[in-house]
Amino acid sequence: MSSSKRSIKEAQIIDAAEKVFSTLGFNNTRMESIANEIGISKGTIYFYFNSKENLFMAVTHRAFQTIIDLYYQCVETNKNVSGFHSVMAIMDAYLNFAEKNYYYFELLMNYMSLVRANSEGKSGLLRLSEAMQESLYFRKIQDIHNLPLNIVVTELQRGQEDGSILNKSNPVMIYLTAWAVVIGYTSLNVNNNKSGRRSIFQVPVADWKANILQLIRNILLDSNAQTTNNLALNSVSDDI
Amino acid sequence: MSSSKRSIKEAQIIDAAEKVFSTLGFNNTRMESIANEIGISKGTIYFYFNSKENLFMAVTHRAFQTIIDLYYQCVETNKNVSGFHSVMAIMDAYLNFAEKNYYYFELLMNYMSLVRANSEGKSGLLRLSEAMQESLYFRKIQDIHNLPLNIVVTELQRGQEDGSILNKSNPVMIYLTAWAVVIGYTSLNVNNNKSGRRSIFQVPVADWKANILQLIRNILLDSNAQTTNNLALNSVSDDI
Amino acid sequence: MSSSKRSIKEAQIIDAAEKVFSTLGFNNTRMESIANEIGISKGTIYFYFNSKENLFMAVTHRAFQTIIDLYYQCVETNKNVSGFHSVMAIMDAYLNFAEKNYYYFELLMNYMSLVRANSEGKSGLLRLSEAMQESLYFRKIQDIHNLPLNIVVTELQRGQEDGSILNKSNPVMIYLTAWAVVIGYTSLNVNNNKSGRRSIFQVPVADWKANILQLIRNILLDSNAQTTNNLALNSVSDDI
Amino acid sequence: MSSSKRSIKEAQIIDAAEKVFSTLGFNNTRMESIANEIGISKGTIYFYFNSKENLFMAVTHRAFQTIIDLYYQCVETNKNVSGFHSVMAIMDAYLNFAEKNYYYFELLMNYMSLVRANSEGKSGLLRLSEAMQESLYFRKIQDIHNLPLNIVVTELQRGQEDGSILNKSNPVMIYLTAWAVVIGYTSLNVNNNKSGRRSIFQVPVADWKANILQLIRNILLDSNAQTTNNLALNSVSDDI
DNA sequence: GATGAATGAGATTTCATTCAT
DNA sequence: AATGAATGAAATCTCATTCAT
Repeated sequence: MSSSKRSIKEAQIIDAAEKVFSTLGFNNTRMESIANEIGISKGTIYFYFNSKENLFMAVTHRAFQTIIDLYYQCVETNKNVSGFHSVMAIMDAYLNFAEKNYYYFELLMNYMSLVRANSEGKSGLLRLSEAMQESLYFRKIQDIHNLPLNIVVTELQRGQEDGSILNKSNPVMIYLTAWAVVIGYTSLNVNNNKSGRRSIFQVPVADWKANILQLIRNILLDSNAQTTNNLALNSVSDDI
Repeated sequence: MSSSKRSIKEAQIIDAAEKVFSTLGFNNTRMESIANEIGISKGTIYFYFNSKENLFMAVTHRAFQTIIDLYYQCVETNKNVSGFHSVMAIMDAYLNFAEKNYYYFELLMNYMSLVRANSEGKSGLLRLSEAMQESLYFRKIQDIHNLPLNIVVTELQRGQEDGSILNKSNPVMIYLTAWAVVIGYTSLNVNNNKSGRRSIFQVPVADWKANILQLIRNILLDSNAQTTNNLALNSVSDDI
Repeated sequence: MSSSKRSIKEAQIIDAAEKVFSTLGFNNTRMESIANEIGISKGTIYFYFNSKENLFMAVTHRAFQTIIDLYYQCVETNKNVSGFHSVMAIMDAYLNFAEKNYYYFELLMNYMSLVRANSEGKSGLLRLSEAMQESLYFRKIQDIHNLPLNIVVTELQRGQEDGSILNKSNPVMIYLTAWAVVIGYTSLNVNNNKSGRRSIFQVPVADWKANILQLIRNILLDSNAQTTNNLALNSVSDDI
Repeated sequence: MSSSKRSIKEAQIIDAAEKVFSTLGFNNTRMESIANEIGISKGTIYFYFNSKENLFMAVTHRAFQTIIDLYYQCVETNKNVSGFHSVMAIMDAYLNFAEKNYYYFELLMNYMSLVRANSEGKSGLLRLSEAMQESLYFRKIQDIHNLPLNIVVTELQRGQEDGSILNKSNPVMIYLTAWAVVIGYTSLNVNNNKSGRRSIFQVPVADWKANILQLIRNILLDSNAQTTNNLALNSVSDDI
């Protein structure tokens, strides 16, 4: 089997895993369900991925990759317009994306909680077990998990420099605040579009989303924002 | 055993369950760990609670109760000042509370995801099984799960009426937006204070939190906000 | 269940385990077979013993205990006669015992190979895995594994002192040599009596055994044996 | 592929199998480890050998061959000196060989236990399954497994006839007794030289070995030994 | 009311073996 | 001849739940 054939098979398995994990959650998913999903045997999954946790990380890795690609596309598309437009495009893209791929959002949040919980008592969905740390995909994610932050922060700086972003705070601070809004909106919106609902608490989702985007716009354009923190950006990447 | 004695025992068990669930998560928690925590037997837990899921719902119920009490206290304390102050007090109280009791936040989010996921494919931590729906505590939560929303919306309306809240949008919309900010901040802050960190991505948490509160203030005071939606509030409670 | 009831159950399980392990060997034995043997469930075995390896060690522990008891009995019975008679009684007793309980012999040999192999590359039937080292019974064996040696060496010294044992070599050396004979005989005799055979290579087993005992007698009475090694006996016990 | 090419490949595989089996034991060895050892695929091993058990038997066969060759060499070298010298040379050679190739000893012992256990309950490392009995190498071993006995017995008879061996017992009996000593010593010495230790229970191995050889010498020279058994030697070969 | 021994349905994972290429 | 992807039958171990005492 050629390398590309192998990749195709791996992708198929990740497809199936994503489908079942997203429906049942990590713990309630049986490896056999994933295998049945594409008509292969459990053994085959273990041939390509060594453990359930590694497979889960493979799915998470794909989620990261997808988001990162989305961000890069926005940056590329908006490289000739202002940083403000670029950042807004990213935020908008993310919002739209998360609506249709809510599970990716959950994977990202879960991964970050996993990594942060690392230091002291294990918590959350997964424990950072030995098996976990032996996971190839876990290591692959570690190499890219700061890219989303870095991409947005870069565009925020560009916007501050080209004058399109009036908020002069530390761009990391701006990112964190804007991202909080995005994440909060997405969390609350969970399963809302999934279930095909057009409203939450009878508020039309479209209106609410417009509100959220306006809020982010306000954050970027808030010329009164304080500029308390002046950390060196180049040290950010090591500190998730 | 008198009713009060029973309540005390139940409370002890919920204490222990909360402690273990919050450390290990639902799936990784064994009933025996909870029993050991207070030196009783597994059988005793089953005497008071009928299933692991019901016990989990009991813990969730307590979380709801605690949050609701917190909200009522804020309302009571601020009944003589403006609605704006009351809402800000609630938001601030919640932020402080969630920092120290992050698990309660998770329980709330999990419950809401559970309930929303009801319609189609089961998802999340728990499956809404038959056993689940027979859970006494699950039904008890259903009776109160809309109170947090209702309390805040009431205060928002009061603020709009007394002129302290300039945003004239549908108060549910304001709530959703402000709550998105709160939830997003809290989610990102997970395990951050738990691990005793003072900064996230090298941004001081105190600064960031001040930013977040300022953002909520801006939302309430935004006189340009649109007033698209005019739903009847009395129909809210059935539609989480 | 009282402590004694627990002991009885444990003993039943060890009985069953001994039976199956001795027939199929460690690797070919399934926990379910042991459970079926006494009509209980697999879970029950795990309730009393935490792992297959621990159960195996429990069986081994019993083997050690049985042998040690046998030795003590010989010592007690022969405390008023010469050391020579005591040692011969032990050897004879062991030979008879091993004929009927060959599996105990295998367990002892296996354990010792396990412990010795510890230092470098893992080898043999069992690996000294983490699970192994967490085994309660493994630790219990470690406390007694030198007793057989110590008992015999003590009697050998008594024999040298009372003049009944003419071989003046280091008693550990005498023990090793005599024990080699015993072990060799027992190994070759494996499954011989088990299959009810009365001869090996058409040599009557009784004659051969008489020969072996005569050989051991010769070792003890060999006044020409060199006395090369004069190690301190009190340091023996730490070095299996 | 020519026959000789085939032999070379087979030998390579047996080399690798011997290496891994001797380190990990039969059950803990994976076919893939053996394949990796020489950079071939699992399928190739199955092309040359039909099953794991057959491969194991091939390794065992080589062990028998090696020992037998060693014995023949001793006989050839000592054909012009007394039978006593020839037998002592064989014993010494075996002792030295087993020290460096302990695993061969284990294979031999395992095989004999396998064959003897045949009649009743299966025991030991391998089960004498149908697959096993179909093993080409298993049959090949059966053709030669009595040679070691026969060679030594022949030399013993020569020694009795030339007067160099004073023990007039049935040579099979002498062989069994001497072999018991050799096997016992070798068993106890397991992993001792492997781990490069120079002493066991603080007794220098060299001294102990000298003792053992002296013991064997005594057996051969014991003119008091009884001559109970007079079996016909030609019937030996069918009765392992 | 409380206990904890017992259950048994699964869940993950392993690996000898096969077979299409 | 050789490969290595695929299989599937185990095997160990877990744990929510039950129930006799």
